[in-house]
Amino acid sequence: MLIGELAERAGTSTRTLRYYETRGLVRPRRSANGYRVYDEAELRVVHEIRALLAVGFDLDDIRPFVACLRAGNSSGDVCPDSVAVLRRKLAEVDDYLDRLGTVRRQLHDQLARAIAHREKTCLRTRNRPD
Amino acid sequence: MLIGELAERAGTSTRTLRYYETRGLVRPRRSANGYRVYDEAELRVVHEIRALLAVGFDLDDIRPFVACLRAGNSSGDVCPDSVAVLRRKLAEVDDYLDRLGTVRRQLHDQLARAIAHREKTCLRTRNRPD
DNA sequence: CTAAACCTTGCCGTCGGCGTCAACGCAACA
DNA sequence: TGTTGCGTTGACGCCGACGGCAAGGTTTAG
Repeated sequence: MLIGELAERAGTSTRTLRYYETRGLVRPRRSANGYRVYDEAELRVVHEIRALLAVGFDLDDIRPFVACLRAGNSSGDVCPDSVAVLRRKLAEVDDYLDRLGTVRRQLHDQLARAIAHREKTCLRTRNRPD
Repeated sequence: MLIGELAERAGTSTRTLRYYETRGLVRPRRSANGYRVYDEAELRVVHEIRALLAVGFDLDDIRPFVACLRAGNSSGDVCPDSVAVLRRKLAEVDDYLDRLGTVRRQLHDQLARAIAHREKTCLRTRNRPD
């Protein structure tokens, strides 16, 4: 399988696949003319990468999952390094959820106060002979 | 007040203040020698900017708040444009909270399954004469 | 023979909020 | 008068995951 086909089957671009390669996540063989040649397993790898990216992982975080797949596991999640990343990410998300909740409350209160203030001003304005 | 003093009183850097100026958020006078001169009100403005940045606003979002302050209001929140931004941001945060919640669930489940799988493997391994 | 449809490497552009020089001018003090 | 410590503009660097383009090589079909 050449890069164009893999890109299409994985729903991404050749540029992206070459980028993953520079980051050490995908390793194609090379044919005689220098073309990248991928086997079927790489499709799985690329899907894993895309899925984790979509969840908010960066490429460094994803590396253990790829290694886990490449080691022959049916899932990229089951290796200790992957589990460690999952734990860390879950903690990060929880943290972020907390802060975002705080921000939400701040915004909500701020909005409520601003609207209340505008109500008052509006009443004063309406009671004034304009 | 010169730029260094404002930077220190606002808890930021001169670079930052000059940047805000290029983005049209802060407008100092100039003294004869070309130095930026800020009046006291600008301290308030910079504080507003910093507070909103900390909440996750970008500089474009902040512009209405600064204009509101500059228009003589006691708070930057009370003008219609500011309220509109607050509403939009609140909606964005709610949206993000939703998605982040979904991600959290995904991560949690994924982690649970990975650990369960490791448990099984571990048992099999322990039961095998290694 | 040539065009089209692949492939290659390499390099610049993107976005935001600055940090970090460089190279210079101005002010004040010993 | 030299040093120190302000100020000025301008320009590049950063981060991350690519997009897009240039300038070439390869293969296949007509």
